[in-house]
Amino acid sequence: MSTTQRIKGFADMFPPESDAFTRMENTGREIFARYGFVELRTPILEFTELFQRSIGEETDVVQKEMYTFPDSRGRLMTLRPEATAGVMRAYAESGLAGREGVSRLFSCGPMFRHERPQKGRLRQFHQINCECLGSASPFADAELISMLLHFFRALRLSGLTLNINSLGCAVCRPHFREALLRYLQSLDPAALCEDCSRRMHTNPLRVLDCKQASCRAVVEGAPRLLDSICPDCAEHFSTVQKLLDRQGHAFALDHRLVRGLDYYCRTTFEVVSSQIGAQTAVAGGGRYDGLVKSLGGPDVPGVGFACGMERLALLLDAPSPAPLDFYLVALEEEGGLQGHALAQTLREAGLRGEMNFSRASWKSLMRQAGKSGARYCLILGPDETARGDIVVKNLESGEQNTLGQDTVCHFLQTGTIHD
RNA sequence: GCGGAAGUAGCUCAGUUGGCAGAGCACCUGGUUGUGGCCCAGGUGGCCGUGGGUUCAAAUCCCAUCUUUCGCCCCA
Repeated sequence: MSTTQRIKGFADMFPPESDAFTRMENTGREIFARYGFVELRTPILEFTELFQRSIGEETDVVQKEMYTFPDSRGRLMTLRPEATAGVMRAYAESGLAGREGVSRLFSCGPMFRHERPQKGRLRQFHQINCECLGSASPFADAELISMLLHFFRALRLSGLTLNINSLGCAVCRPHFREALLRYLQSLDPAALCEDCSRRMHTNPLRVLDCKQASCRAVVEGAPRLLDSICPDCAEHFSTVQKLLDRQGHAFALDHRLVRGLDYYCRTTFEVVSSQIGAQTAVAGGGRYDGLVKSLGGPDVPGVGFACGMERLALLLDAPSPAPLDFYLVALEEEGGLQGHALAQTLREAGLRGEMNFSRASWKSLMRQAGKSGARYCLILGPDETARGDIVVKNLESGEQNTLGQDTVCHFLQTGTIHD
């Protein structure tokens, strides 16, 4: 195996995918700013302990998916598997958490999870994250979800479905968990699939999410979260739904929607697409009221989402790149000298263009010009350089004119010869 | 971590009783002394993923390995 090759699950990104990423980031920045979000950039590397404490020791992410290794002093470091923990850490550490008010934070960048790659899943992948900290109000939940849908609309995406659920809080969830466990244990042990028999003990809520037909049948008869959450949680969830309704957002209640990270409580949601392979979730998030406190910060509530950029990119139509304004064909030494200076002048005037570096034949250079997709070919041969002229050829129509070099810029900008 | 499929030219892929390495597209040159696209003619380009094995002979059969890909688990 060559050492000069990509690491498995780590991708190089060329256009159009790299263009799609730029577009997602720019669109996100613009939309989120309308809601008062500011950009936060946090480090990619954090102490392992941060993720263990925030995501949860028992989760798959922490148990088997993190890139963890010791630094030179033997402290365990981890490449972040998700963004929220780092954002919380920065929030608490900066002192923002101690101040009054609500903080709305947007961030994006690479995350790392050591999993088997497949469609829509890489070991280095990218997320756009938004976190709204400092408010326990259902208005915060609804605003965040509305903003996410706004973002998707701005990217002209369709065919997406919003699912929501409530997981209850620290008070009512344990009761539900026990009720569910009692129900599962009362069943014939063969009723559940192998995974769920195991999950029943590690994280019984995940059984609700199993895709196996047998388990789904079992789940139909199981107690439901929404029937057992406490009045405060029910009120909160009801308000979130009311707010989404008033804005005309369609959503589906999904009582099986259980997120895999321990810190979620109350509202959870995800946006799914059926067009991106087996991994259907494009974005997911929820409320995580105890998280900052569990990291040693003040008791500040929060709600946030993560949006998978690779998965989003699968849904974006490839934007056709803007064509070059000119391709300059320079012949012989003097053509190269004059052309180099002219091309620079044109670019500084805002035009986009390339020129040939090599001294090839006419035919070859004209072919280069044609392939470049430029609107105009500018030709500087011996005849033109001697007179200070330049040939301007419209590559689409084939029409061409000879102009003075000092008028080309105006022509390319306006399409007319006279000023 | 577990399972299926696949690795042959820059790209998409043909290539079985085991017998000289192929096509289309792309690229280069010419047909046209200084004019691209269409057309015509010619040309460059391959350790057939890698390492072993079987054989007179392996792209082809066997083993291992790496990579990609689609799923499972889980997540964005």
